[in-house]
Amino acid sequence: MPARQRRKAARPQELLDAALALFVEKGFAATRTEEVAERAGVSKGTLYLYYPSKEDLLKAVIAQNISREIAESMDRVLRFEGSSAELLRLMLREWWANAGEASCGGICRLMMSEAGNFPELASFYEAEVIQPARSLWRAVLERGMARGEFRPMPVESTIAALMAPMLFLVMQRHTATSCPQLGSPVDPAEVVERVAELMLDGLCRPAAAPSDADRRPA
Amino acid sequence: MPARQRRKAARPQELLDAALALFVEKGFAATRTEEVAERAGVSKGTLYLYYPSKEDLLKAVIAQNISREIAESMDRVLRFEGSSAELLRLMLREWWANAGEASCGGICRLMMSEAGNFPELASFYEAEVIQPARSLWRAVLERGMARGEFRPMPVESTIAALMAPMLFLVMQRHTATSCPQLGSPVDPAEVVERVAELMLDGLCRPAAAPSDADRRPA
Amino acid sequence: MPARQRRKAARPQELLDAALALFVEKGFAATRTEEVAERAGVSKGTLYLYYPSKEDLLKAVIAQNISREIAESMDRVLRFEGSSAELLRLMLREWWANAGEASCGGICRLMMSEAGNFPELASFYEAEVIQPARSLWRAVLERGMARGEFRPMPVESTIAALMAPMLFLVMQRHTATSCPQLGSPVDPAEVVERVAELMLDGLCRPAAAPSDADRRPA
Amino acid sequence: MPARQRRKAARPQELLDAALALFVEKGFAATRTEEVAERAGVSKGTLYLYYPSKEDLLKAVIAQNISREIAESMDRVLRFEGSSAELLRLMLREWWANAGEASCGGICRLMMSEAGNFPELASFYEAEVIQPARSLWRAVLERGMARGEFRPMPVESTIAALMAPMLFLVMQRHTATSCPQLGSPVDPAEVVERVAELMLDGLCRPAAAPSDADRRPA
DNA sequence: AATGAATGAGCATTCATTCAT
DNA sequence: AATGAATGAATGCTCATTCAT
Repeated sequence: MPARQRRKAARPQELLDAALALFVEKGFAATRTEEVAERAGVSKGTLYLYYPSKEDLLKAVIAQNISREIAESMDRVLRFEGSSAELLRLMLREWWANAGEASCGGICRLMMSEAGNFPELASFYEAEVIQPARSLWRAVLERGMARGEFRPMPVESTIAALMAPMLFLVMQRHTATSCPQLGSPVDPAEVVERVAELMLDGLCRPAAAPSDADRRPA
Repeated sequence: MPARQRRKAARPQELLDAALALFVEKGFAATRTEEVAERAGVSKGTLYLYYPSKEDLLKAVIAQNISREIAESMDRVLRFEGSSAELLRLMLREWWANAGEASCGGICRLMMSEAGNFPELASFYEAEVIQPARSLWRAVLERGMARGEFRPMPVESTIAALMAPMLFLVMQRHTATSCPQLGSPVDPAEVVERVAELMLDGLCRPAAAPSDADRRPA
Repeated sequence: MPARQRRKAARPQELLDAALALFVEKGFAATRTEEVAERAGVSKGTLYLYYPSKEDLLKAVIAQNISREIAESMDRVLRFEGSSAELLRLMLREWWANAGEASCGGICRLMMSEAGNFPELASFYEAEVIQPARSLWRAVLERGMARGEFRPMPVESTIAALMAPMLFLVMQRHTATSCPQLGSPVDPAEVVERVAELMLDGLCRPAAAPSDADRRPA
Repeated sequence: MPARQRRKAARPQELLDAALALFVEKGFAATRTEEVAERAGVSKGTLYLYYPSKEDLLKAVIAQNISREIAESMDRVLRFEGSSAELLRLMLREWWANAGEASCGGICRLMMSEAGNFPELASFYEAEVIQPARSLWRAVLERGMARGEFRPMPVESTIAALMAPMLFLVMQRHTATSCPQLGSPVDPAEVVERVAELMLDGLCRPAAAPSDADRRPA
């Protein structure tokens, strides 16, 4: 494969990466297409060869990063074999490690900001990301209840209660990149642990005696 | 007082209200100053009679809707006399009722989106909103520990764990206005209750036996 | 006459003075009507009570300062009784002292800059200022020739040769007010003397011998 | 070289020409950037591809038309070999032919009008135009004195006395383009000759007979 | 007569998008 | 495929002018 071909094949991805970074850093409106092209090492015109408009570029950015990171990283979780408390703790950590560390936080923030202007995108996001994520959490909670590890609970509101802090942390992390003042004063990974700890207390059966064993495993 | 004067006195507020609504609905960049003026029932020029630039308008919007709502609505909480668990539950509800129902969610979203482009604004927000809010939560947690109601805990990360879901819900609520797809499938008020329930389990001392009393007040 | 009346009577002049100062200092386009009003101690609206537009204000400014200063100050000159050389030297000094020291330089600059945009004004200026001034110089030159003091000469081009440096100095002086860099490095009054000296040499008959009398009057 | 490239290479000059013509004709403030672009045969946006702002455009206009014309056209003069009187007469004619016929008059008028609003520009002009021009005249006067052709004289004020009429004529010429009323009633070239004639009488040693020695004692 | 709040046409500037090369 | 010069619609902001009080 000649170099030219290799370059060409890589172009769309390079453009998406550049766009993701800039959209997340400066917001959609404040990012100029020329900047995106420049960062991807091509000219302005080339960008339009691959994506017909700035809005379409945003759609592609979201579409790609959505399916890839979230769904895939969560998949592993389902093959888990330990206690449901452990599983849930793992999920929270995974979420942070994958969604948080990578671009997903920026995507969330983008969606939060731009969804109103791109309803079509919002629907896509809802179907491709929100729904799958909710299903995943639902599976975990139901597994916990089925195995008698979790108390009976209102599932949907619990899902929301679990996702909310994680989504916020993940957004905050990416805001902090371009605006340190708004970052968390404590390490977000610690906050994730704290959320897990607090939530699990409420989720788990009081357990005969001091079930703290699985609540705070060394 | 002549009608002219009455109009003039009301103008700044009318403009702020219009700006708040539009900034929150469409984002800062996507809102045209002319729209703001139109919505306030004045002409483009009049807007500039009161606020020297679009950015200053944003600052004024934030300054007004922030310090007021948060600080004041939280104030009530401090005079509370019941158990710390009840106090915390009250705070969560208050936050939702005040910050959530009103404009604050939109402001949060705005800050999340625009902070990177307006560092000065971000600092202002951090000092005027984030810090006070954190102090308030800190006071509650310390009250709970001092009275032996809450277990010892890492305070700062707990604050973050409590604020995160609330901030997300509040942002989500306002996103949902312009984009129903991204709204919560369950009533956010219920999610607040669920967060309270789950968190309190983790915060409170196991309590002799059935501490369920304050966990699920009829 | 009540105070109110007195104020009212003085208004037009106060406005003209303020306008002259600002037009001359900043140029016509760069001067805002509000500034003029403010400087005159009235409100913006009041200005329009007296002058229907900014352009009309400029016309009034020019019209007033034109007739007043130039014509009148030159008038004195005609009653002069000494030698024509002395008369011409006096005229140059008068011009500088009156036109130069006062506002006339600014008016010249204004006309030079704005004439193209206000042809009507230019005609007025030509008729009211340029023509009379030229007539005055013509009278002096002809007096000098008639009395045998000046050599025969092409009158019109001599007039232009005399007026040109004076007009430039007078404009320069007013430019220097707002822009010291463009001022003359030597005292303009000295330059006027030097112009007089040089020109008179060319104007006067070689005069057998003692023409020095009127060239350097004690 | 492809046509596109040829166009691009020519653009800056085309834009400067258009800007010069319009600024000179209508003044800086009264000229719209769109007009400049239109006159250069491009769109509004293209102008900003080459010059980042209207003010920068003005700077470029001045920078280009100034140093070039003045310095270069005057250069020829220095290689002159005849009498100093002839040299001075030549300079005056050159000035008129070059500075006068070309754009310089308009630039002078522009500077006179706008200098106050662009101090930085004024300094540039002073250093690049005024100073060099003065140096040139100084060189001529000193040559004349050194060769015994000119009488001893106060050099600086003489320079000013020589430049003043020339600058005025040159400005007037360009005013006349857009406003014939203010033009000179006699051909400016004739006025230049007359200025030369008058001034030279004052500059040159009386030569032949009449003992001027006592007329201007050192 | 005087005010100053309100207006809106006008203009500099930006930037997504196009297209000749 | 790739470029980057060119475009022009869009928008923030200004300021001469109006008019209700």
